[in-house]
Amino acid sequence: MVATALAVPAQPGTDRRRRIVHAAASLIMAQGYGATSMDAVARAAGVSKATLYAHFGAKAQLFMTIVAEECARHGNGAGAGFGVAAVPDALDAMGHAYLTLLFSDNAIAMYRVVMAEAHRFPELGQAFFDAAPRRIFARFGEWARARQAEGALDEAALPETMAEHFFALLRTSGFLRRLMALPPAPDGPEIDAMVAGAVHVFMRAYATPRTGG
Amino acid sequence: MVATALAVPAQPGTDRRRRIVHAAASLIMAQGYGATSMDAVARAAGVSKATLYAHFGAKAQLFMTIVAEECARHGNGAGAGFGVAAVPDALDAMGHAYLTLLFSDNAIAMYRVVMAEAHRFPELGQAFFDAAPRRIFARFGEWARARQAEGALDEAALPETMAEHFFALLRTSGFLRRLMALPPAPDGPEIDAMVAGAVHVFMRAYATPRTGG
DNA sequence: GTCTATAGAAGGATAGAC
DNA sequence: GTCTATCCTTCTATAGAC
Repeated sequence: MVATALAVPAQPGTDRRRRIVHAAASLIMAQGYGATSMDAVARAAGVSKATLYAHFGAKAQLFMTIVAEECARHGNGAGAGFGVAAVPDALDAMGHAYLTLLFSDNAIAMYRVVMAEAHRFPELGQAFFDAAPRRIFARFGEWARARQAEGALDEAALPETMAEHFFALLRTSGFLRRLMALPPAPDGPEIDAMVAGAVHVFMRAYATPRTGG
Repeated sequence: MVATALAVPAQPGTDRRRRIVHAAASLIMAQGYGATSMDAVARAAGVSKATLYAHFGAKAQLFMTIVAEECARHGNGAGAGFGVAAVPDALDAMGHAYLTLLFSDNAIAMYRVVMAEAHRFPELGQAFFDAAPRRIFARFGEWARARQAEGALDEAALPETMAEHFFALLRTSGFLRRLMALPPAPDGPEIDAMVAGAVHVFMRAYATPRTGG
């Protein structure tokens, strides 16, 4: 997934560090934190255990690093659909972007791991929530506020509430099923239907007669 | 929580078995499956480890027993609000029942544990999903179908879709925050607001002019 | 059925050489 | 910075006495 080759060799340790993080991320997202041994990480990264500890000091610190890096990647993927003009089209684009991200193997694995370890690493849940869902909700809230100013969305509603409801409508039981590892994972047509349903309900609840689309 | 005293003493081993299950459930829901040792379970239950293995054979089997018993308890708490006549009042009652259950410490702990271990115990996720969310959705679907027949809910919509949307609207980010152990846990007034918002959106999407309330 | 004691394996972390 | 080899702890599961 992540490129390990660089034009410039840089510090020899930098490449090793990346290999460690990548290997540890794969293992922890696949097996969970507790089930992943530092032995296994060292083996998968092709380094010795002592090197692991030279870089990260402890298993918990390596774990926190991984979550922080994944959070940064997910937070960046939150910006699709905001340029579309018509309200239903924009909702459709944002819904697809959100569900595609949310149902990805990486995102589901992150949710699972963070939920499982949140109370053993208290700052972890907050960091993940602020980096991923909260950022997406905030951007939607700004978008909704602008549409309210145009008269396209009900001005009596709070943008934050509309954001909550839109994304909640997308997290149907398909999200629960995915978190519980129940097959089948939602495919393209099913995601289309989920998005269409959410947009339909949202429009009925919050669109005005002047709404475009 | 669970009564341990019975009028009839029954077999002496039955009481020990209950003590074991109760102790193991508390520990596993508090710390997770991997972090709970059989030593700790034995200590908390006041029995020896050998007794544990005499009853359950292996840690995994004890775990499956606990999940099955919790599922049964949660499935039974799914029937509130169906007797109320007016549609918005019924939705309000069902919403409160659902969120009160969903935000309880036991339910959150169960979601967390099942999600964390679902891919190591494949039948676990299915059992939990069928016993808890699926049963609740099905009952709501029946209720919605009856209201459609009365002309109180849009007959163009599928009852299953309405169930998905109603409960999804209740699982706002408060549910995510709770799963990630982020304080504060939603209190009474906040739950009232969540339910009111969900009912409002649902009514706008699916109510007909003939809807009572 | 229940206990004490222990086997056997695995994991996190470190010492010391290079 | 990196490796090999190892210590110490903790875990699951069992053997054998009562």
